Amino acid sequence: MSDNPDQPLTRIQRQNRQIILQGALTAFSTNGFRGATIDQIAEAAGLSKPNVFYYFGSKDEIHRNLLTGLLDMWLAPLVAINPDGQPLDEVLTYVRAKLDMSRDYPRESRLFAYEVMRGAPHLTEILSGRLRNLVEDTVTLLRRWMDEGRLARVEPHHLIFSIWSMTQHYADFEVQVQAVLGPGHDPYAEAGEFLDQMYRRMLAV
Amino acid sequence: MSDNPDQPLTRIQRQNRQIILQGALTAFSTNGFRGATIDQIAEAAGLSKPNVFYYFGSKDEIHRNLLTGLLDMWLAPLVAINPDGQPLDEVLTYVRAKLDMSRDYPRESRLFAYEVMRGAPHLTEILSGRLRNLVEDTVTLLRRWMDEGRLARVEPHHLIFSIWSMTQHYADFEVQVQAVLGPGHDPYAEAGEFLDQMYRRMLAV
DNA sequence: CGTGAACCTGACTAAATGGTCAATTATCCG
DNA sequence: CGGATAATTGACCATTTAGTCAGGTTCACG
Repeated sequence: MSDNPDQPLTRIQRQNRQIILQGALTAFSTNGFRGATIDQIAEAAGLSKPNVFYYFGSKDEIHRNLLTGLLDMWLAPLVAINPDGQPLDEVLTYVRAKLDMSRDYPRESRLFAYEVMRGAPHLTEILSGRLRNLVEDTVTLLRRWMDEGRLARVEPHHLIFSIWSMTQHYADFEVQVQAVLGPGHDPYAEAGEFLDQMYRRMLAV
Repeated sequence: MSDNPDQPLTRIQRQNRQIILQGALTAFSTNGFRGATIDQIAEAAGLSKPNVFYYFGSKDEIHRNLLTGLLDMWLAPLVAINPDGQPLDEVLTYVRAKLDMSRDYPRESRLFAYEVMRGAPHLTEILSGRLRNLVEDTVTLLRRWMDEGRLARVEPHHLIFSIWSMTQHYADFEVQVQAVLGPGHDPYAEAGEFLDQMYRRMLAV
């Protein structure tokens, strides 16, 4: 079945593939690729193990499917930066959107984190292809804004890295954040305020 | 041997334990705890597998040993903040030191990252104990400096998180940084400049 | 309703992996 | 030197785990 070229999927196929991917997302994002087992995935999906293999040919295929399938969603906020908007607003909106994604989709954040940390074997072409181009476009835009004096000057690549690292930190290192903050804190609310303040000071002209 | 109470270690014991821990650091930091195998560790250490077990009772024990053994080194820069120094200088020095650690000890950075991401089963007590206290002390100091008007006001916990996330990003997500920057960049040199600029603007009074 | 395709599963395999142990070799020290 | 202790290892075990397969069940649709 999984070696079907591109016949349209049946209702059950669409359904079960989705269910499996959801279970796999939970498993992979909790334990990493090697740490997650097909049994876990099957369990989380409520299907038998052979049935999982009926829909996906291998553990690897599930993983690749997840990564590429979620990439668009993950990069959407970057694409959404409006070249005709107010520079500072656009950056702050991007930061906000990225932080919201960490809050609302921590599993996805961790999935990507695990993959990049282990050397991104399933993402290398994308990292140095599509992602790199996307970043390059944004860098060009940011540099233009800086040239026009509408944004304080910093190295744009590293500005982007800073946004990625700080927002995803709250999802990927949640345990640490919780442990250090202790109870009675709303990490994402506080982080939102902090990041807003921080990027305003850094980028205001 | 590994169940010896606290007899002094022989020369060979000291040596081989060290060699094993180095091999394990490489293995764990590359593939995570579940992804690393004893065979890999033995191979990297140049010892036979049973011999590895002669020095450490289990894979878990090696891992725990590594984590706790490296913790002091990892937290040293935070401890080194001088309450009597110039506030901004102290923070910038801390940032610099943390960035240098990511550059010089990327394996250690990844080891901790993997551990925290999988829920820190071997670090929970430390995270909410010693680490938390250390952070709390630093937070108090930072707040005092802010009260005295010697540092711009931001939420100190999140200031610390920002330093952790941004510096460790360059070690943990090295593949992504390299892929996005492309050749002809010195990530750590650029990051040093960027972070200096960033924290100056954020914290200058 | 009937039939062929789609869907599902119990029982299995092969390989990987954490860990053990009896037996051998190296080292230390009186 | 010689015996005791430390260090080492080949061969092994039990479990886990990715993946298979023959055969059974359910579904879509004419």
